[in-house]
Amino acid sequence: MNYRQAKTRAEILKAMAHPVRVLIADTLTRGDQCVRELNRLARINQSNVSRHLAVLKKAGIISDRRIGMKVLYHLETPCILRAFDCAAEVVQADARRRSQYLKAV
Amino acid sequence: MNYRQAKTRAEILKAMAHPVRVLIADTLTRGDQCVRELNRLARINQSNVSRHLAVLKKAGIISDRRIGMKVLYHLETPCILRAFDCAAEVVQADARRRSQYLKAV
DNA sequence: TGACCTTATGCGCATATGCGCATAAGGTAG
DNA sequence: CTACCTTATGCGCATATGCGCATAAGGTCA
Repeated sequence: MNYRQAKTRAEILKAMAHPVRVLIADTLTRGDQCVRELNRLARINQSNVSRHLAVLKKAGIISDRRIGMKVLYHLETPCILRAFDCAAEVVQADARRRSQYLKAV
Repeated sequence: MNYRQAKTRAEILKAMAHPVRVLIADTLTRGDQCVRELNRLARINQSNVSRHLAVLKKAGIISDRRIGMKVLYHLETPCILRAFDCAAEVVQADARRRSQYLKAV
């Protein structure tokens, strides 16, 4: 893998590497949502939600469309969930190692 | 998913969200390596490589062991690769959409 | 038209990240 | 011991990120 490819991949990962954006992506797996609803669900400042959505959109992870005065956001690449699962796996594997270490000591 | 979980997952993703760390992880899939070798392969400042390795280690993605005066780094959770594949998928899906859009116009 | 709802963004600020340099720390070999 | 190799880290600096506030921009409805 060359630096160029690594950079591209890192940018996608970076776009997801924020708790609010993880929450948003997870919510969108259960259906499209508008900003207001996401902001209500996550109890996060509206401008903040809007900005995080912009980051995900720029990365090509989500798309948007206008319906009346609302803007609906849609998850384009659910494979994101696999990345989440991997993250969970890392955490678990780490916990397992730690407990083994404790047993050994 | 609650904020706590989202934060944990985001931290793992963040640990991988850097071109140098992507390169390092990719290299480690082909076998353990010491810092010097990684620094040579990627042509990146030694102190910088060392710091990136520390980030990956802290996240539980890699582990290290000392052999003589070298420190060998080992990839603990290859599922990371799936996350990389996902990143590549996002890029491709995005490119596909763009070309469809161009056709439509 | 005006009142109202939803979403995006400019601004300023605080904090986090990434980097190279120099150097400390850990280890080997003669 | 000294000379040397490898790795980690303190420091200072530049840039990036994240946030809330206020407000602009886009749209609905009476």
